[in-house]
Amino acid sequence: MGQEYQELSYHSDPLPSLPEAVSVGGSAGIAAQLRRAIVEGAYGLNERLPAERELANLFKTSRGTIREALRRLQELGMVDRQIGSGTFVTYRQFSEHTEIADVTSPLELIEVRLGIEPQIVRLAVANATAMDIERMRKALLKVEAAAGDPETFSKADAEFHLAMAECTRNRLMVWLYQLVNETRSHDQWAAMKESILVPERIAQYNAHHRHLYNMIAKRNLDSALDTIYDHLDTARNDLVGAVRTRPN
Amino acid sequence: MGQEYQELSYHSDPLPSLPEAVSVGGSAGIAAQLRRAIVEGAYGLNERLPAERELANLFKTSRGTIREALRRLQELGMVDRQIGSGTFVTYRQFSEHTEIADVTSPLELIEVRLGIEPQIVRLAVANATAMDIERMRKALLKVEAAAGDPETFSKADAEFHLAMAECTRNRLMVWLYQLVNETRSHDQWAAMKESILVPERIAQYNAHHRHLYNMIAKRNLDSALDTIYDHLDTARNDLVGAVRTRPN
DNA sequence: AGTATTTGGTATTTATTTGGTTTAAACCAA
DNA sequence: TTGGTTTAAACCAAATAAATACCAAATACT
Repeated sequence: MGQEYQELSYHSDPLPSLPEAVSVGGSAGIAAQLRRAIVEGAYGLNERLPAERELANLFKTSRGTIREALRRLQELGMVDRQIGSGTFVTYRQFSEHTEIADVTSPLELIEVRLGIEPQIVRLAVANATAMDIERMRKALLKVEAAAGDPETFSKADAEFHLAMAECTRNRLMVWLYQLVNETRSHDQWAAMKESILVPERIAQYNAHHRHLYNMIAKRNLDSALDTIYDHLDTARNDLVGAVRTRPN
Repeated sequence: MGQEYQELSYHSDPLPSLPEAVSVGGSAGIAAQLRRAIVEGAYGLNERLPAERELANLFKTSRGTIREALRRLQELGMVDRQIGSGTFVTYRQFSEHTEIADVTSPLELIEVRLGIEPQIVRLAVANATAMDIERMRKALLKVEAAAGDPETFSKADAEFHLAMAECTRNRLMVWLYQLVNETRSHDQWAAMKESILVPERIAQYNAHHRHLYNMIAKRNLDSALDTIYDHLDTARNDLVGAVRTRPN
């Protein structure tokens, strides 16, 4: 039972090797073809493969053989299967590994935000129009309404900060902050969200948000700056706490 | 439907597999189509999508399926929905940095640098390694050697500031600063260089550079911060002077 | 100001799709 | 024989899709 896996996993990485040498019949051959189709990008990440019965027709074989082939792909960690839904690709192309978000640590992100966001506050206080303030208010209501769920709160929080960035009326600043936000929303942080975003912490963040909105609307630069520094310091301390293995 | 693939069965040696074209189907496929339409600009920011019942007719499917597809788009943060009003696009299209450079004014650029570079100085003082300092020293010598020609000085100046960014040991910061630098080197500023970068101004900038290098090497944060603010203030004032139509 | 329409939100029921499992029969190579 | 593989058929459980009705918020119209 183990022999066929060696054949698959050994020459696995980039090249299709030569499957014909092994008399490409049966489930092993079908598994090899499907694997090759996936690594070559015929089926992208999270895309659905044809249903088992469909594949059986396509390959002119029985469903049992298809199932055996898919079982091997599943053991290789290339696909995930869900009853009633289908078989989905979990294999990541190598090119998708090189994103900045993947090599950015939470502390690095906070360091960058500590540079950009206070400046955003300064420019927002100086340049925000009534329309900008109104957009910010809507974003504030949205993030406050999302206080119950860490996931939606996280998205709404990003939108609020982006609305604040738009108050600067500086397109380069908005563009840069969008890039920061993209890094921020990368799924690398998913696990951390759960442990950090407890209700009381969300409440504290939202108090910061509301005060930021009020101070920008009132053009109170000093108080707004105090708040954004407080906000980011809190976030930084939370991150350090979240990665700490032992309490102090 | 499977008939066409008969001769492509798995016996054939040369890449027989053509099981493609299943990605579309059900709510997942509809979500993918709508997502593509949005990112390709068919529906712009804040624009309204057709109503659910309309989409159900268009896609020849049930409203429930449409809702499921829209729910996925909402989870991706691409769309926002309001009762009685409709579904609206919240996805912001990224323009390439070449385009961003075209719509960025010199003052906007300085405003962004005023946020980022002081933070770079703080992190550089804290994190720079001996190797980083050495790279910075070489960049300093290069920019000082280029004092004679505004064009080469401008390039060497950008390299010096990038070397400083690399002292932060923060990859996200370096990446962002590279993007800022690209905006900076856009030929939009070519005309301005000639009028601003007179020899005495270059000398002043280089004095800033040398002092920045020394203070970072000596880990003197306060003096380094004073210098970078001085540096950027000088640049801002030069820009305002350059775009001023009448002398004061 | 009040009414009617449109729109997204919710719920329910039924049908279809899809992977998971079992059983039985046939075939092949060691 | 023995063990392994393939084919075939039937059924199960979970997820999705479809059809329908009704609600609530926002908007348009009178």
